[in-house]
Amino acid sequence: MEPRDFATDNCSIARTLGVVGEKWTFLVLREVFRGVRRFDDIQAVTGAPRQVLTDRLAALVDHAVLRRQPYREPGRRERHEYRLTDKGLDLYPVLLALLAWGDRHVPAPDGPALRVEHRDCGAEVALHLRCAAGHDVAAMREVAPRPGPGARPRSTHHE
Amino acid sequence: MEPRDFATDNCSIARTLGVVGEKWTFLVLREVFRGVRRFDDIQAVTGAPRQVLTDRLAALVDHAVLRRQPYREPGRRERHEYRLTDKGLDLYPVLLALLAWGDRHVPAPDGPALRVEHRDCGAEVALHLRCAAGHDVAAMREVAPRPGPGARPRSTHHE
DNA sequence: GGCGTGGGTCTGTCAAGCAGACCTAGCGTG
DNA sequence: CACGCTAGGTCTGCTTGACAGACCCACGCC
Repeated sequence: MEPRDFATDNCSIARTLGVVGEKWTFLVLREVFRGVRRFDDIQAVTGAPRQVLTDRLAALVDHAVLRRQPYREPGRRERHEYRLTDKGLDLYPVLLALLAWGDRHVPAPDGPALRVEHRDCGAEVALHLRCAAGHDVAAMREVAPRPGPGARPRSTHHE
Repeated sequence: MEPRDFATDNCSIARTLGVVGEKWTFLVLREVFRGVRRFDDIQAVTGAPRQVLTDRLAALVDHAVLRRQPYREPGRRERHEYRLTDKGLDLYPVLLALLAWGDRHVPAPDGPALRVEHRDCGAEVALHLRCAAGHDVAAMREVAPRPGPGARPRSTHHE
């Protein structure tokens, strides 16, 4: 079996995990989405070891999920902060999905620490499945996985 | 700062990652969702080291995401396979979110390997944001995070 | 010139990942 | 009965990564 660079195997999930699959990455992203953008703040709030944080941030910048944005507060030296790119912003559904699952299946004793609201009406926002024809998809039963154009056969099967 | 067991901190995302945040976990789940349920098959198809797979499966069973189901094919010894519990099935949106992001932002050269279709109409299924009042939420701009009942103050802020 | 600050790097330890060999219960075969 | 095959693991030893804690250093301020 070839080296199987788990990040580039023929599967979008695996490739995604190659970008955001490391242990602290999601926690870092969670903070950046919250507006925490500076190294020391992220470090303090996630508790990630500095070295690891350095690595993760560098990797995320490398993958264009974050970009380093120089800024300077008046009377201060130039600094930089980490901001989401469009590619990074598109990870929001992943975070929301993780959040929703956690709220539901590993709830905190005193209730969720975070509500995600619709800005206009204040109602809670959640993820839903819908097909391109506009039908709501209520249960997993209603969806079917099909091989796409890039599908390659896989040897192991049992059915 | 206390030990900060990253899995139990006051954040549903962190707690979720405590369950499914390990490197191979999502790949294992991907296979189980595809219907690959037996140790050796999962091992062959993900390429995960056996030891790691043993650990991950045990952890997932421990967290009630999977359950070990005994079965026996006629003339064969009793075996068991790994099946999703309801808790595990609820992870589907997470997988879909990862898949969608990968398809979009780290595409395979020859197109996605997997299409997820609505069983009835064949149209592609995707995740959408919607608020409890029924409004579609098109952009992240339209959502606002608010502290929930379990929110605890955090020291670090910059705004 | 000394100090505080942000954003790191260096070092040593210890846990985890990994490949590859080995093990074992039970069944069908001869 | 002895034999070998198979699923689902264990065991071993090496390499990699996580981690804590100390150190660093450029800059702007006083």
